[in-house]
Amino acid sequence: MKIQGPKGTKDVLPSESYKWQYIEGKIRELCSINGYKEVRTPVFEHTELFQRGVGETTDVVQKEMYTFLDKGGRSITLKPEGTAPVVRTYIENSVYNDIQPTKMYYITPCYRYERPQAGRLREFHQFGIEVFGTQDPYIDAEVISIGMTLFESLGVKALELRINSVGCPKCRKEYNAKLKAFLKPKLDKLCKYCQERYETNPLRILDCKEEKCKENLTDVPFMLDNLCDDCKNHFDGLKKGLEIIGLNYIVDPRIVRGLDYYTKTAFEIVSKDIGSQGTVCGGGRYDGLIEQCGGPSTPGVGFGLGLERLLLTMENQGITIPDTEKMELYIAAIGEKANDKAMDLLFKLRKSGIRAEKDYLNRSIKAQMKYANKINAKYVIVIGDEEIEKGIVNIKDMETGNVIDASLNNIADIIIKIRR
RNA sequence: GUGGGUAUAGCUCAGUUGGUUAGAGCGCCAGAUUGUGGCUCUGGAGGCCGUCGGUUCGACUCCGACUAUCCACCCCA
Repeated sequence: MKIQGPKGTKDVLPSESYKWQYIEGKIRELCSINGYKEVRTPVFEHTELFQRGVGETTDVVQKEMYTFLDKGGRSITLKPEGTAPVVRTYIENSVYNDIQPTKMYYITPCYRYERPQAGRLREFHQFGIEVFGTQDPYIDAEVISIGMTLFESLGVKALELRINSVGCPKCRKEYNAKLKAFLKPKLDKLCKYCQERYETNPLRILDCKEEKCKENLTDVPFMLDNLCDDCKNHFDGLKKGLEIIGLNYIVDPRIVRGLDYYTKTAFEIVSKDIGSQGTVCGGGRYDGLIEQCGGPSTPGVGFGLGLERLLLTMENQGITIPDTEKMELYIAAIGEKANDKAMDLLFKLRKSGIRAEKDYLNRSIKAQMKYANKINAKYVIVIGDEEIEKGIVNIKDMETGNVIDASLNNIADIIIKIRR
């Protein structure tokens, strides 16, 4: 019987891991420039953290968590998102006593028990950033810019930045009442899901894709038009911040985030190139979350960005990722004596920092050349009795076919020199 | 959790109204005057036709169940 990987998981094979490394490198570089430091938290947490942090009413907590009892009888959950664990570590380690704001990022696997589809896996990887300790709307703009800049630096095009404000507990309560009053007489004309949403989360009715729902919502009141002064000023500040740094945005009053903790800013970066799960990056502000998790009242803002979705978008846009691990030198050997010499040379060259490879399958010279070509080796040297005797080899440039002479004990210097 | 599609070689897929030796392209391996790659040509390896059961003289082909996978919904990265 053949053992397969669990449903909704995906292997990253050696032939494509360079893509991940490339993207992760870009992320680390970008975060460094912007003053964000990496935080690493466990893959699993006490279930209670997500129940409190993400929200008991959310789908993520109600039906999508990988939860189990460990051998000590504790309820453990594989992290379904990145924010709550970072909040936990911020509180647990009293990071709020350090100089503020705290700017952090993470690259982590996340787990959600769902039916897989295009751009959705049970184990997926998220790049996220969080800023704790400031309410300044300009930091919201900075957070958003990091997502946008990452896409830009990877050559991803045709993304839309959509922003909204979901208000604060104060104005949202009033708005919810207003919304429900508006919807009540139309309730039987809405789709069955929206009729459920009316009770569970009326905000979500706003972004339903059903035509009959859209028709009935033409003059629906939006949260955005019912913000309190504080929230309204904050949203204006965000827009101004985005304009100063030159980021185009679309105000989309229908954006609603599915996690309970969001306040004020909510945004999505959406791709049209990956099927129906178009949100590549989503996030916003969560000013009540840290306090709710047992910390001091501290504002926060951040986003999560799906690396599989990012990769999907790049693939569908035909973006090629450079492979920086190409072999520099292949040493072909003819005969047993030459094979020993090649082994000796190989390890000396590697010590000099040259990416080098030799044959380990006792193949013919022709097969060795083919192999060198296949692995994209930049240079090849062939060692046989003659070369050992004279102490001279040809360094062949596999792209041009040109050869240059080199003394056997001089190869490293020459490669380093022509490497440029 | 709900709905639909698909399951044949490592990969992408053909396979005639059910008929006996299951094919192609790519990839892999080897060779084309024995020490030099890419292009071309030749040959080779590699399939319990997803699993189990049913119909039939006979099933890769028809039917059923199961499993896996893909897409969509709910929701989200």
